[in-house]
Amino acid sequence: MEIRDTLSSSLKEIETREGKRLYMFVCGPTVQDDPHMGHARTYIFYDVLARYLRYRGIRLFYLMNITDIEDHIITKMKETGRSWEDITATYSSRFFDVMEKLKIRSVNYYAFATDFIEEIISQIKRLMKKGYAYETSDGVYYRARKFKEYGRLSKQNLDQLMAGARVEVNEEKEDPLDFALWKKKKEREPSWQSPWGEGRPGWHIEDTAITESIFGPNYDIHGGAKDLIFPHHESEIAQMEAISRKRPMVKYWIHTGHLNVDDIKMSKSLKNFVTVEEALKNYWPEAIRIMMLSMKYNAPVNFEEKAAADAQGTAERIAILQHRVDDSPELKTERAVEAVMKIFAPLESDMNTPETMREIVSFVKDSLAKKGLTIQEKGEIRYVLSEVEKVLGIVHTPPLPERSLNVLLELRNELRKKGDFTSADRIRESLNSRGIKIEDTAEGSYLWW
RNA sequence: GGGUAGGUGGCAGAGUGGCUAUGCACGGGACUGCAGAUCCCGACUAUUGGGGUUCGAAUCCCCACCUACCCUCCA
Repeated sequence: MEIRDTLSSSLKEIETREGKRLYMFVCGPTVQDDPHMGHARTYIFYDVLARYLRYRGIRLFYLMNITDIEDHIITKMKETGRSWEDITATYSSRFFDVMEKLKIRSVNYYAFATDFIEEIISQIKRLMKKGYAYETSDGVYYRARKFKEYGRLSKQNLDQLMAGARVEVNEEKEDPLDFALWKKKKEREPSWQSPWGEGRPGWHIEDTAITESIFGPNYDIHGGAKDLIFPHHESEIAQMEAISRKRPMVKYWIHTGHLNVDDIKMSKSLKNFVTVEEALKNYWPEAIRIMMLSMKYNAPVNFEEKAAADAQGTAERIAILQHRVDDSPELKTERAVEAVMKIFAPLESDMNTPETMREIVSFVKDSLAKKGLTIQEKGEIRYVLSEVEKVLGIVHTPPLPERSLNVLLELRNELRKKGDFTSADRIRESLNSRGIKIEDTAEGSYLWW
């Protein structure tokens, strides 16, 4: 399959290592606030990428870092008076909770930055030895211009870049472009021992220390959202390649587009942050996944009520189809396999999930239109939906209704037969208020949510 | 100022040289006690502007205009 690589800005065929192995690293969150829809957008895409690569038989190791020490966390400490441990424990557990709710379970290992302090220090030492780093009164910095490829990933001309309104307070730095590898401790900040005194790591070095420890100096896919290209990923390349001299650090750089809210960039200053928990109050996880997958991964996604409601409708239609066929065992026939291939084919060209969604919607529509499905047809549809679920995670399966609910449903049907619609409607309303929908069909009624 | 990605019907959004997606919204109908959901039929029928290449362009090339994002912490 082909994927667009940011560094070469061209499509590249994905090649695996020996034994069909592939190493992927994706930049995780800084655990200092509730996960928002931007996180959902990014991590849903990489989840589907990981699922699809594995579906194709690739033995993927998917690694994600968790930034648990960083300026924002310190700001949060000062604002709230809470301890570092308290903040990072709270928000990392919320992050994992949200990932689980969104059916993102493809990550093999979450690496917390502070578990890699030794490796970080080792990398900084090596950079100093090679002349890429220098110490000042407040930290250790990387000599960006010494690495001649700096700017290649983001296609930035370093001198033009300088024209931007770059506010630099630090007079000790040799060049405003230089970035921190180690920050020396200030009053009441969490800190670790190092050859440069107590302090904490810079942001960019966390990731290269983690990936070097787990994957070595070279690996295959590095993902993240677009805003990380500069300076974060640019600096990662500078660090790792300066240390190892083994190029390229990664073979495929993938960057996802942002999430806008009502066409406006989501930002703290505009107070238009939508958390995942808020969105989940109104929409199924499957609907959120569908919404994200309805646009190409590198384009911006707009989160607005209409788009979300559309996605919810699609998710419900898939769920209705699933309900119609779940009394038959899966049946893998040639016809079913062909249908699956048709659905996944667009993923081969740069993960064209919108096209795949279109194929699914059209498959679901055709299947719903068929009256009186045979056992075989049901089994085939079930097989297709199950494959779709494996890769995309968009088939909503309602939990089995409790006995008491079924009793209510039967009672309502009896009331309907008798013509007591007032009481029947009261039951429907009561169930609706609990988020449970009643589906009256020609073959009878059932509950779902 | 530099960079990246784009400009497709009322809206959202695919399609990379010929067969003009799909969804939502809209009109009519079926089913239903009703509502919702589902299904059927229908109408509208687009490719930012201007040049060029071609038998033929939304699709390739050039110019112009416009938009979003990045260059500052950010998924």
